Amino acid sequence: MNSLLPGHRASPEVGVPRQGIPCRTHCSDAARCSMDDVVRWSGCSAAVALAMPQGPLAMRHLRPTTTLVHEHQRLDQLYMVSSGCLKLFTIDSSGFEQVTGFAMRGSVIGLDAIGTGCYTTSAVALEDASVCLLVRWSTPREQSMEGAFWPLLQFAAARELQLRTETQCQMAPASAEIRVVRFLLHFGQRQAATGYSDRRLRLPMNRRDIASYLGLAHETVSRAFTLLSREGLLEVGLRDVELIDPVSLRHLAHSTRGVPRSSAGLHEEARSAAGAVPLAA
Amino acid sequence: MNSLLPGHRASPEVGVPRQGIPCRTHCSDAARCSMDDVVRWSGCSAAVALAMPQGPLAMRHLRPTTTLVHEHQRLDQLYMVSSGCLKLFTIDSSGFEQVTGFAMRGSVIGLDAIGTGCYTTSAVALEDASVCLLVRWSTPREQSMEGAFWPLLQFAAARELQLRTETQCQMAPASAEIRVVRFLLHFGQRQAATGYSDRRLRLPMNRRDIASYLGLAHETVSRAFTLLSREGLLEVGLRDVELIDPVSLRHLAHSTRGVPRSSAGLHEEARSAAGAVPLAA
DNA sequence: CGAAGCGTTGAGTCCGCTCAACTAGCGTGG
DNA sequence: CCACGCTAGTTGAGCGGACTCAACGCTTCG
Repeated sequence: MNSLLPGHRASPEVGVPRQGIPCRTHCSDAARCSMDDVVRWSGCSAAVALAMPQGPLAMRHLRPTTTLVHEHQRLDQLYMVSSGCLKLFTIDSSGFEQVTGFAMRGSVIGLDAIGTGCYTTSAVALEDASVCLLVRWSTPREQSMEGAFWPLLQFAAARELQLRTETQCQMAPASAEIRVVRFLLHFGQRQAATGYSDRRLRLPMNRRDIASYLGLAHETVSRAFTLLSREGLLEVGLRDVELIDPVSLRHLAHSTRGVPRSSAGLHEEARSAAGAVPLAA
Repeated sequence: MNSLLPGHRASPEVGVPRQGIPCRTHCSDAARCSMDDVVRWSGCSAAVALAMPQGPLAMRHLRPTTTLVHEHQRLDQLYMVSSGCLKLFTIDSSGFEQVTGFAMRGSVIGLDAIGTGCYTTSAVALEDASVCLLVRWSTPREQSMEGAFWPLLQFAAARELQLRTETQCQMAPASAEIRVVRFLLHFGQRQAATGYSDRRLRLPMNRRDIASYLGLAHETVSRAFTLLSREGLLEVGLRDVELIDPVSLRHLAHSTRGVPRSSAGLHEEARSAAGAVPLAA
């Protein structure tokens, strides 16, 4: 049951990575990255790349469990993830960790710190990862130089805000299985955006991280996995998940809260708008 | 029990506002706003105001239930709220409304649309409100003119991201009463930032909106209100809440999930950091 | 080998949702 | 004028799902 899925692209790397192994196969294509890469990964229009300073960016490679930035630390750099996956989290006043997201290729780390000047979330690598140094923020005199970065940063911030809204919408009112399904589908989309399969997922985080992110107990996440596996919708390994029946999964992810019995709680205008405009999957 | 709190600043306006009444007392100080106001409300440093175009900004007044922007609508304007409160929400695929936030003075509406070019949340006024038109986004040729706005927008986006992180942290793993308490404290802070009392809150949204925002049933929110009222921590009116015992409330908001029994789930480094740096209340 | 962490599974409890009924305020229209 | 409908808010009864606690297998690491 827990056997690794054969043919998975990342299968030779499955399992807890060792600190000693230098780099992983899928890191090789991100050993260096240019400004064009950054703009492309961000999803921004290529036009903004023209105004940006060219040349390769400084890179930083991260071993698993390496902390890139600390919560409450002074903002000095903005990073963009070029490979691997990082866990974003905060420590609440009672000492517990709350996972707030997972950063993958194209995610900018440090955007939330622009306001206060301090990072508000810690970022730690879940696997071998590499980030490129987008902007050095320490010296105010360079702020003029950064002018070309504004569109890119603003775009990244907008995308991040959109992601948060989506997260907020999908997590608040759903059962545990549905949250897990949505998480998997969404994570598959993001993984697909970096060139991997969107059906054979490699989960670099453990169950506890998923549970914290979804606001569930880790036992509940585990139970949801086995339940969905028994239903024939998933095939679950320790660090791999294959989406056996994506159609049913998507249907499950959309059908929540039972059926809307009446129009209570619906805005007529909003409802008509929702009916007219096809929702992005 | 449901009597209005005497002496509340907004008490003469309590109840469902009528469409016919022209403007409310607390709107008068925001009939017009300058770029200095905008920069100040945003919390940005005053230095950026110097580079901005001066002169009064175009304003738009909103009656209750007026929709400022529609989800999926083409981005054409960025607004900043100058008075009143707007509800931000999306309609999910099953037609239900999910409240994603409440915009008050200083909130920029439309930031999340910069990426895709379409608003991702609808914004509707919960009371008489006024917004100023920050940037017209429709014509790309003006993008150069908007250069001075970048720092302001980036700052606002960062603050919004921070707010979302906070929301995400505080909502995921807590009981209903604690969520309500946190919501009230946070809302009081934001209300205090606009010049009102942080102990006598006026809630422009109804219970259902709060419930949707917190991911609860509206009956549960109602029960939490009465419970906290019976405990002597709150005094609850229909649209008013007075925080009788802020100290206990804050204590309640912080003490969640019981006590951390062991160091399970704790990062030592992060824990020490959390211990060293005083958390923002 | 023992210790520690991850993942899974089971048993029991409790919190929050669902459904329902009731009150109060407001607007409409006979 | 009052009846009526609608919405918001509150309260109760019952149930189900998720958490808590516990135990166990497995792997990794010192």
